Amino acid sequence: MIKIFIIDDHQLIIEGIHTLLESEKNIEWLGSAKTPDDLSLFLKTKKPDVLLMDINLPQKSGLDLCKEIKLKYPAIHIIGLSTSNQPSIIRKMLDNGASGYLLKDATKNEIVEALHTVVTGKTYINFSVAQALKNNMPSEALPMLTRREKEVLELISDGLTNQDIADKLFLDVTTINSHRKNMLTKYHVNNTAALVKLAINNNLI
Amino acid sequence: MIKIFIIDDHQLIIEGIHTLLESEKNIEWLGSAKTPDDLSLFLKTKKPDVLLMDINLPQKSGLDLCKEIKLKYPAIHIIGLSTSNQPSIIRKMLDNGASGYLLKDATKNEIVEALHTVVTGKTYINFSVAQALKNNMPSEALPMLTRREKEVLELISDGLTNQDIADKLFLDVTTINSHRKNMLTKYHVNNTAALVKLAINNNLI
DNA sequence: TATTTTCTCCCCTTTTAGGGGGAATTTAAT
DNA sequence: ATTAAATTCCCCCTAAAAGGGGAGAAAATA
Repeated sequence: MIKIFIIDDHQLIIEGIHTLLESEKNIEWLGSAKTPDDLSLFLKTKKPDVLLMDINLPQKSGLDLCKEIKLKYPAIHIIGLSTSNQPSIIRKMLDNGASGYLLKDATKNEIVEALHTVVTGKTYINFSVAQALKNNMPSEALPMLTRREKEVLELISDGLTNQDIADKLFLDVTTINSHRKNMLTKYHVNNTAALVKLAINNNLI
Repeated sequence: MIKIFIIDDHQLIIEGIHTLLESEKNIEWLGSAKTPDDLSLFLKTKKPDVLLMDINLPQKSGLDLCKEIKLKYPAIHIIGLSTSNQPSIIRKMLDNGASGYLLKDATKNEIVEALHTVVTGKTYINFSVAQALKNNMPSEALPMLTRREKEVLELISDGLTNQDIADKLFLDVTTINSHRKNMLTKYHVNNTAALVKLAINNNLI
């Protein structure tokens, strides 16, 4: 009996997967959570074998959450769920301890297969994810924003100047300018307008 | 018996909703499509009462698809499905003939209720969608970009400077600057970063 | 522990954008 | 035909960003 739990902010996905797996033998539905807090609360009392985790949670990055959970409960196998197949994120997710990755275009059979695979300690990624990873080994992968860079970029995209941001974060204006310049360099764009567009279109902010 | 059909590129959503509604009386599952072409093919032979439509299809905008379907088959009631509640898109969807709108955080009960509502000719939007629409009435009053402004703004968001754009469009650099400043004024933002963000988030470019 | 990344702050100069006006000509709409 | 809107170009000036460096401290990672 594989005990599974799911965290996803979309009720429809939760109920969908629930009913989808209801008919499956050897799979026990422990429940679901819509927020990281609900998940933490649940894990205090019960431990699933597999945790299905949407990585696009509004409250917290799935990457961070995955790392946290694996740190506290290494025995839990985590499978990432996502609509978009961004190779850089998938890689980070696996680096952070995830045992598998499923796109939401996965079929019921793929999910069941994934569940059975990861409980044996193996890693499962479905075909389209594997494709995405192959087609994107080193090159096209966008670098990640650091925590501070993301914070700064969000304020930039809100229209704040370097000085405004410096005041807000209690930092020197030269520091903000450094972050801005670093971001321009690492994404190979030559001004903030292009940076904001790139960041939004790639869900970096 | 309400005959329903669904178009969504995510297999998981399709199967989820399918199993979710399987137990429901008075609802007949006609099938599903993952592309607009598949949908068109299906509609040649059978007509559902309600069409659940993911508006974030990779091949075609849900907005356009909705308009097309309603033009060809006015009797079909369309319910938009989406993860994000962007008021501007929801409004356009309803303008294009959709009878309802559901976020993917909807519960099973909300879906069933929506189905029963739209077949009577009424419009159904769930609570969180309604909230989003309410909190965003003034945003509908967002001024439109003129043809030239849109052209300029797209080049701005690609990282071009005023001079670059002037060269590209065979205009004086002061002209580009005028357009830029006009846009900043009409959208009440104080720099291009904020302008680009606003434009992308409201599908102006 | 050792090493790398991130974060912080500093110098400098040039380029670009932003803020304040104004005004003529084309294009669309009433 | 008369508005109204859009497009084009011009002046002034200041503030801000971009581009080129460098460097020490803190934090994360191996």
